[in-house]
Amino acid sequence: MLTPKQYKLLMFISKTIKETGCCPSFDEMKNALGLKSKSGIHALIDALVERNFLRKMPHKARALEVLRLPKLKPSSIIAEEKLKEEALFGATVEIPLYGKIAAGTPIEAIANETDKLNVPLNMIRGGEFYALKIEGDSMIEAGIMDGDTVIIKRANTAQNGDIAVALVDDCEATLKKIKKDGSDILLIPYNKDYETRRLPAKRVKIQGILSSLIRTYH
Amino acid sequence: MLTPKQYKLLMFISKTIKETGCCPSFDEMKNALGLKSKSGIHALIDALVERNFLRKMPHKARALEVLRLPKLKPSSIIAEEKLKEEALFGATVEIPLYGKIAAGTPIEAIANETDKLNVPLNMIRGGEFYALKIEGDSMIEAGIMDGDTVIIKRANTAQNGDIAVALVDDCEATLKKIKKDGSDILLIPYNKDYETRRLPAKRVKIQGILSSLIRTYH
DNA sequence: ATACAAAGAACTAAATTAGAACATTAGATA
DNA sequence: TATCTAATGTTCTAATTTAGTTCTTTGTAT
Repeated sequence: MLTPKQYKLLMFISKTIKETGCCPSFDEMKNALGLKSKSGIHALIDALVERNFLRKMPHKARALEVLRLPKLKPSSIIAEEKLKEEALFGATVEIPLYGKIAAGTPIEAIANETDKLNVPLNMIRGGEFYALKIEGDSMIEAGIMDGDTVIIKRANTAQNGDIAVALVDDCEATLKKIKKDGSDILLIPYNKDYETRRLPAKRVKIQGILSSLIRTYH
Repeated sequence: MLTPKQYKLLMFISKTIKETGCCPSFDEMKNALGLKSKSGIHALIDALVERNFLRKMPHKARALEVLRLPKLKPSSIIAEEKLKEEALFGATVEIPLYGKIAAGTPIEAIANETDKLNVPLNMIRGGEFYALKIEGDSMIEAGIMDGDTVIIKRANTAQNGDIAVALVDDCEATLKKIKKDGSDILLIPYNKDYETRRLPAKRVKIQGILSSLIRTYH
């Protein structure tokens, strides 16, 4: 079969012919492979001719013909197999654990992939998920305690009543019950000691919906 | 029939070509089989050529072609794959989900294996575990809500302050904070509306300690 | 001991890259 | 038709990297 360079060149030739109807010149191939001299292209083409992937007419310009291509497994199938393999693992799936929420920094800013959390696959079906550590007690009456790990489904919008991660003024992330009120959004804590905040919708970005919760004792 | 090594190598070559379009080099094959020297690869390839599974262009780089694949796997390969599969599943472990707790029946009595719960291995290390559904709100101030799933580590005794599954009079199972007081045991709810129960130790059997909690929204 | 798989080293060959010179072709021009 | 020219393909040399081959040694199991 082929060396990586040979493969790359063959694919470039095939693709160019398909797209433009015209065979690329040696210089174009040279540039496509990032080379500074076209003598190498000649060698590669000879190798491809020898292996019966190309036919050429000597001394004719742009006169290459692709005889065959290596039969690749369709990338969709490769992806599927990879998924299946993961599904085996996958009884659990790794999701990013972005750190603590309730004060300070927006989630994207913390998104430097601190930790990973393994969660059962069935907890995170149908969407993109991430995890956060809860800090503080503003949701304590919803059974969300300081130190709990919550699993958040990434989303840009929330329904009334959802508990969601809200980013205020692009700088403060918080987990609260969401309620829309006209052009305002209410961020409702689950703790009598805290007050509901009313903010213009434009100052609030939803970053995800509370999907599940994991707590570990001891 | 091929030897396990030959089979593995042939499959690796075939897979690589199908996925990348390029033939692997001796070094890559060496690594794929976990060998430290590529001289062995040479022998394996010769054997595969001799058996008409491969064709090669001598002294050419990455110039192998798969002619056919064996219909039968060596049995040692089959055994190996089975082991691997089991190990992968093992990332999660199934534990029994015994049903609801807070009222009524002792856990052993319900132990007719209703459901199974998949949990990540790391949540249940070092012991025997089972899961329960929480019914009622007697632990609500501990963040344990109606409908939550708790994972219990099987145990016969509890430390003061542990939240544990207690079986009273061999008939009523409940999840409460445990405190020993002389020959009595206190079952302390986390809800002001409920009262602490004081029972002689002999009427209470500990069935496990709260280990973690999982809650799913929506 | 014998056989064999694996490791390691030494050696050879091929692939890749670059640079420059040279050859061929197809069209344009005189 | 002959010539010129621009575009393109071909060769050669040479250095470097990568890859294949072969042989010797080592360890292990029969």
